[in-house]
Amino acid sequence: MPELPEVEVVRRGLERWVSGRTVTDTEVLHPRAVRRHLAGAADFADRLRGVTLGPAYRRGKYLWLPLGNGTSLLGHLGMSGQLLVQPQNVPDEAHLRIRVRFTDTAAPAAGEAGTSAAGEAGGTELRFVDQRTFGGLSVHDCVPDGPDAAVGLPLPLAHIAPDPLEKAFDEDVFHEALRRRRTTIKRALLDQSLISGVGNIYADEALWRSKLHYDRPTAAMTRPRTAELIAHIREVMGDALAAGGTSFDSLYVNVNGESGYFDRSLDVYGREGEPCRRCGTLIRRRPWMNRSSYFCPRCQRPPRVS
DNA sequence: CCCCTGTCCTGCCTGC
DNA sequence: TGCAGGCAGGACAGGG
Repeated sequence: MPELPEVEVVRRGLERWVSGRTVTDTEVLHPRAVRRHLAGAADFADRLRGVTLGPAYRRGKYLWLPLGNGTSLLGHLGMSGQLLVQPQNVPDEAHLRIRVRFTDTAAPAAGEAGTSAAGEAGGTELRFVDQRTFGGLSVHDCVPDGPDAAVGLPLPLAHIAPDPLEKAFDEDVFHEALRRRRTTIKRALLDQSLISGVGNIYADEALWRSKLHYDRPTAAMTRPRTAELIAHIREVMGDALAAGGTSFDSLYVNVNGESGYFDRSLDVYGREGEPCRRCGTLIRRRPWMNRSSYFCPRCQRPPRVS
């Protein structure tokens, strides 16, 4: 599943291969992939026809491209989504859900399939592929004013907090919001209105690095503890980005950033029964919110009242 | 208003 | 061999 660093790789790929191109037509092959576009698949295609896509932006795991008319194209990869830039003659993927064609995507001359592309990205189309259809694309009005308006932030993202890699992320604001909540630290890390872009895996990784148990009450967080936790989240994300951030570089590669490297750099997630890399104690797994939490029982002491 | 649970979806893996 | 069931996960609707 794409974590924030992989989504950032996708953003870079979109910016390089898709931004600046003008849409001719859009094909929705599975209605669920546009379910967040409430007006339906036909309207979705109508709103994209003829527009030129702006720069690619990201907040947390959301991606968007302004359309220059007060609306933006919004995307989320969900659990299994990919955005691919493919030559037209490549056969459809098994789980192709949406296809976007561009004005520079020349149809191959009859009987002459596979001719060379006119421009660098010419001859390619954008494909949204998603096995489990948790992700999707949609078009929305942008927020009307403020700094978010300048980047065409889609209205549905107005309540999403900045992610820790953004300049706009304010550690003091986050800490105060954390202290106001009556909940536990891992729940808070997964709450998109407090901090975005942290999924189950990176939450466990950052908590392990910070020696914090997932069930610690947020009310017990001190300013230095919060600072340390944020620093560790940035580290985990930064390491992954450094490792996988170059895989978008070649054309025709999927911009999804799947590199396989990401999994290997994990310290606790998925390591039940294996020794903690700090103290050697065996890592444990606990069922948690219909998911799992991995932790070191020695480095990450549970709170007194759980 | 705040917090928490259930739900969406499909392929892979395990165990009977 | 085949099938049932568990698991994975982000985001959000709706319940308490």
